[in-house]
Amino acid sequence: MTAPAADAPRYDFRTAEPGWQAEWERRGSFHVEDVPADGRPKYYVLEMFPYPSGKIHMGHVRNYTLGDVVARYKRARGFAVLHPMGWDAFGLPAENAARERRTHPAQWTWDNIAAMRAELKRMGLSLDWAREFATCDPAYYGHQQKLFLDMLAAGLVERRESWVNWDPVDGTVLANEQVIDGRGWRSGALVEKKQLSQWFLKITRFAPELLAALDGLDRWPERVRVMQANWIGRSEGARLRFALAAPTDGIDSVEVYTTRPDTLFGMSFLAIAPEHPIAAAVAARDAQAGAFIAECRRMGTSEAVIEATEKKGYDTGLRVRHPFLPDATFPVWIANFVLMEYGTGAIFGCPAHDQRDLDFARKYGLKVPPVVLPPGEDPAGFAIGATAYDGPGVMVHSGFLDGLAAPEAAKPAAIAELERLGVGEGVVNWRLRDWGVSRQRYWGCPIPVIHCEACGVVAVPEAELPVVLPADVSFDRPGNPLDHHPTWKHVACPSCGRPARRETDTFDTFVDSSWYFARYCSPHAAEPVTRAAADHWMPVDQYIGGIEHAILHLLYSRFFTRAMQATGHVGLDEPFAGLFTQGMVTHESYRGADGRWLYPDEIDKRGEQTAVHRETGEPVTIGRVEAMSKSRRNTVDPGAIIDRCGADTARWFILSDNPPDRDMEWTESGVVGAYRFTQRLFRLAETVAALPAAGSVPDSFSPASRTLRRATHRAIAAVTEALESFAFNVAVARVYELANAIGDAEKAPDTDDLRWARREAAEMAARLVSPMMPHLAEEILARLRPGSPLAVDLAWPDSDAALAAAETVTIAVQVLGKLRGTVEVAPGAAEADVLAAAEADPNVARALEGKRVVKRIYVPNRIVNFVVAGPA
RNA sequence: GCGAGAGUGGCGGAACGGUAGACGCAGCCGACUCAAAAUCGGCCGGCGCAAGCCAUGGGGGUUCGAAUCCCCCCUCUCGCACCA
Repeated sequence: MTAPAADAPRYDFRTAEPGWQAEWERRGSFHVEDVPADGRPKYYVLEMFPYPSGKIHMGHVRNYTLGDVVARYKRARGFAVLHPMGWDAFGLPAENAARERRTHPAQWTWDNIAAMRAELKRMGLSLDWAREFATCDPAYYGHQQKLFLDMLAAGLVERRESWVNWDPVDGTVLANEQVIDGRGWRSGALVEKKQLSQWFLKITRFAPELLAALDGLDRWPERVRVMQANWIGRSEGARLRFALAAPTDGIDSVEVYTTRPDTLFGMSFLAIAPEHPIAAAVAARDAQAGAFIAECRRMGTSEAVIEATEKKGYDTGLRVRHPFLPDATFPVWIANFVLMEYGTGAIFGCPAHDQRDLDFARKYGLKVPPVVLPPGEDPAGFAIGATAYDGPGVMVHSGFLDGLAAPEAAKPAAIAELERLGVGEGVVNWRLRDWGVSRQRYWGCPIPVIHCEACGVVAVPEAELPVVLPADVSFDRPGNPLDHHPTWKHVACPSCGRPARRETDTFDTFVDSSWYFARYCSPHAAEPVTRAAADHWMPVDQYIGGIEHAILHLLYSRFFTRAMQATGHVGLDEPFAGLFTQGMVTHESYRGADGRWLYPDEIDKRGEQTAVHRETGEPVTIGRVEAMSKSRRNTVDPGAIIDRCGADTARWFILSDNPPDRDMEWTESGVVGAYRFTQRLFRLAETVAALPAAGSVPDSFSPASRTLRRATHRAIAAVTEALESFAFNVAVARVYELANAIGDAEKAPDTDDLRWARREAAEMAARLVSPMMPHLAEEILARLRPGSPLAVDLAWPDSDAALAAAETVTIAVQVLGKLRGTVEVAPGAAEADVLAAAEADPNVARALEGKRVVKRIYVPNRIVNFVVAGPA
């Protein structure tokens, strides 16, 4: 794009934007107290804080623009708005940079923060920068260590030997939630299974209320609540014990969890997870079993996904007795599709009514006895083919269950019988697992415990917090530098004083982001949160961020808030009253003649469909519109856009393009259009400002003036409504309409009353755009009303309903629901008059000719509909 | 497979059950200009000379009236998924 021409009088954003930013800062316009004394109601606006990668990207621009519109609008509506910003500053990229570039993670991180802060400030966001913090600062993470110790004391933390997901590339453990399709969510490496001693936060203790409280989050997107409910995964079933026909290695029974105890008579086999203790016992004397288990472990969780249908098993030779059929026994298999982490790590296989069990049974030639008869099926002829039947039906071949409806009547009956026999009981099971937070990394918050040979695990005394990361570390070898450090981990046991060892694991960085929103309430406090500040500001009234955090971050934060409530740090359980999830920013992708990806600024577009390389002139293939990513080089640098067009243009385009919860496409023409509008609005206002100043309110207004005032007051009402409902693209459209009306008024004869109306319109236009284009709004207002308060300090304007009301309304006239004409009438005109006018319309009259009107529908100020029948 | 959401001009999208396509982008015509940019004016769903007809993924239904409500189907997006 060419630089804007320099002649015509123009809005000079290059001067105006930094100027207003400095003025807001000088006035402390966006500062609020931890515990405010003024009586304004509070409103807490928060956007998900960024990872300091070094540069802001368009996703940030969209996120922070959306939040800023809300913050500025609420502020104008009289709220004291808390709108903070900080840095999610721990994490692996800093260590990767250290290894690759020989910089220190701290240096790299703080440099990135400085660069990104400068970029964010250029956006003109209404942030209280006095509240800024970074999670890698001991002043932050020391308090996190305190929260952990309090949770430890409250029994919300546990150290456990457990199977973990090991990411061999990152050299670290991943939470189950961080394994995506069997690969590490960050490195993409195939995840292996490994046993380690780990710290766990007991999120499962809150599973019931984390699920139940979702109902109360009525300002959250429905789909996020559904995703969380599925993740928590409550199921009702039974736990029961199968006795081994012949006890082995001191084990005499296998415990199974099932959601379908009603299908127990359809049992064909029992299957256990490869990690199950019985599997280990069998493997100890059966090399083949051991080989099969090893194969499963190598496959990890990933192979199962790659070969979704490939179910494999190994017959242990063991057999179990059926609880309801004392004479029958069933084989025990080790199966690769049974998960040790879910339920009890063992299932009973009912192939007729479970597809996975059926696939397994068919592969190994096991029996498939049906026990649930689908409605309308003949009991004699019913058999299972390639598809298991998991629908409702009537129990058959099931002893005491025969004739009962499955599952609703049969399930409780089966559970009652299990309980009567003392071999099982009804239970509620959860999919959610405890949150493993240990990471074998340097650049994270140290876990504040000490391991002593004599005393075991000892908490670091509070007086010694924070446990600070050592600065002198080397990244010459793989693994955790804290572990390699010559002195750091060697300490005296706080309990007995003998030599002991510091925990060298650090926290999952999701811990850092699970309470930062609370810290913002009192970011400089000597305790994690000042109760009075948190009581005042929490919960976050409007949280805004990407849908990619729908489960992990939001669920952890909900858990952490409950844990902080349990330990007395806050007085509430839900951190985010309102949640808005924005869509991604996308862009066309381009490939050169050699097939390599090209950045948008390396090409020149020639029309919609064609483009050439800017330097070589070679043809460029225009690819799909996709999420901006470095690998596809379809990114646009926000800094460059702000340099060229200004922050207001970038903000305006982002808001105008489409509804904010959908993916938006970043286009050059869209940016240019937005830039043009900043100039147009400025010019319209300048024209008004150049007119002689208007005096007091005129006694009467001409039709042209009334038309303009109507547009003004309708715009106020419409923009207000749109902003309230996150319909920012609609708010933008209403501003365009007002601008068009102001432009129309320039053509009308210049009268005193019209000048007054034009000033009113231009001033309101500036105030209506001020949440969206705050710099331009200030600039216009300062020119229209020198010496007036800043736009940022003005209350949101009210629409005068009388002025907004129409002088005439257009009523659509339908005959049998088809539009045949329109009539202009006064608002609230009498029904008889309107109907008469409608029938008088020539077009309508023609449509009614020769017909009998059987009904006349009249909706005041809206529509008339004549229902006619046959000839008169 | 389960769950959620979405299908409207060339594009992004508007639309309390009441004139479908607001507003913008792109495009076309014109004015201004030596010329261009910028700006301003006009046109802009399809068919039709017109009257009008057809149009909100497809098919039914409710209603005086349906993009909107109900049922069935198709497509797409997102999430979840050996979860027993």
